[in-house]
Amino acid sequence: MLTIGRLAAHAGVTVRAVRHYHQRGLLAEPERDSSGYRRYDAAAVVDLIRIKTMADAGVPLARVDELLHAGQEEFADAVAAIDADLRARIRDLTRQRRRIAELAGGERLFLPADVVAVLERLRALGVSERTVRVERDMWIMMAAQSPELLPELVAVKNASFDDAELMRLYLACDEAFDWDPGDPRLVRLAADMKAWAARQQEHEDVGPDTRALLDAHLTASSPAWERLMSLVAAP
Amino acid sequence: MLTIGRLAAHAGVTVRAVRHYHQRGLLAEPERDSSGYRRYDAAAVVDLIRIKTMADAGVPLARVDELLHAGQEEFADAVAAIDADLRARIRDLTRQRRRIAELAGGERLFLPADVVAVLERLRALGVSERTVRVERDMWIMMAAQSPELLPELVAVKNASFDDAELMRLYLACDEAFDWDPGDPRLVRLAADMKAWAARQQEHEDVGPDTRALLDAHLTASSPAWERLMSLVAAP
DNA sequence: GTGCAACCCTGACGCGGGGTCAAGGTCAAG
DNA sequence: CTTGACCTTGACCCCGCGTCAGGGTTGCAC
Repeated sequence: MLTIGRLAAHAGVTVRAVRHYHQRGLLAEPERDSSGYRRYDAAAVVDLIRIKTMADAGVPLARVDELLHAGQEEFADAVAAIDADLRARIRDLTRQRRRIAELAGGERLFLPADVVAVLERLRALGVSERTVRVERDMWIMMAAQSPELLPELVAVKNASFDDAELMRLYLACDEAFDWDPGDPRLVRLAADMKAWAARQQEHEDVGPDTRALLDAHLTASSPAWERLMSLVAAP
Repeated sequence: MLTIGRLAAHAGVTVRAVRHYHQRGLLAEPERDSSGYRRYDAAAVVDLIRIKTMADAGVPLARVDELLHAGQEEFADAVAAIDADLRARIRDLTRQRRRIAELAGGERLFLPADVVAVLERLRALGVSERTVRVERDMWIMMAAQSPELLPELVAVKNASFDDAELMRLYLACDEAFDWDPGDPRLVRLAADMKAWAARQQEHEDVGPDTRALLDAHLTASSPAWERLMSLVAAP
């Protein structure tokens, strides 16, 4: 007769696991001796080994019992299902590995390389780090909301670097970041921006939802910018 | 200003997840409006997307915060550690897939093919299914306790099929299974077994622990066998 | 006899990443 | 005024055990 510890040792599992299997109904509760200890016979070792073998093979405990008493065909079906599940989990983990590799390569910016390049061009232009961060945040939002549009947006942005007037406006906005919202220079800047916008043909890339989000972010970044946005939006 | 639902939608996560991130301290709790609703700004969207990106890449939530504020080097180290963990988990799952494939191939016997073949030989010899099952259980125990000895044990067993006297004894034991323990034929059988054993050289293959377990199993299978064992063990 | 280590018992919490009620308060539209 | 879609907190659930906590038992040495 075996105690639970010796049973567990024979099967290569922990005592806690044996009790867990009892609780799940996988392994029958044996007789108790006078002091309440469980007493096992050799057949229990075999039962336990079979359970352990299943568990080690990735069979969910909930299905172990069913499988132990299944016929050939059900058994094969169940095994196929479990294997499919294991494959799916491996696939998920593999995807995660790809993602984390991208993260590591993305220089902690959580952005694809071409967007990082855009931000570099802005820095090279003389834009302040503060504004670059706001721009980065907007790219993060755009990437999350319309990843399929991202390449196009990057292309448009890169093309915009050749628009000297736009670049002048961009740098002016950068400087305007911490002006007083009542500063009269904002009115002129807004007028210049409206004039520039009037010469552009419309290309509504991101959805209105995303647009609102981006605007909200700009607005919240600086009181001067908030004023600027309202001036530009006014008729 | 965004409600929690709209924030979650913008980042592509569930409302429950956002609240969970608050609870874990990953995402700062925002202001509440007059009725207690959380009110988010666009910056929260960026924060949330960064968290989600990490989580999707398999970063444990407990390390997300640390990583968001880590420097280049720590970041790289942490990413390497996480990737190693992902690889380990993939390896474990792959091992499970191999194991379950073996299970499926093993005809639900949880035993390697050569042992299955031994059992087949016994059946062919005319041994009852009942006894084959006892034998199978003993192989399961031996396989679990000393897997490294298994090939040798199988070889010895296969060789034993050529020992005509042993086979006669084996079949006699099979028949004796449900004799009355007081049956006088058991005494003769035990004597024959002792005589056979005396002619054999010792080869103590499995450990004494396993030996005791196997004996216990035989003893528990049939009262007649229990008697037989005690007769053989007696001086 | 007594001390001590090594067992055994039940019960309960913890992990990770949230899902899923429950029981109510709030808001916008018709 | 109602309806349905939101929001709030709180609590339990999943899986496969690990790990206490707070006891009782056994066996061996002194």
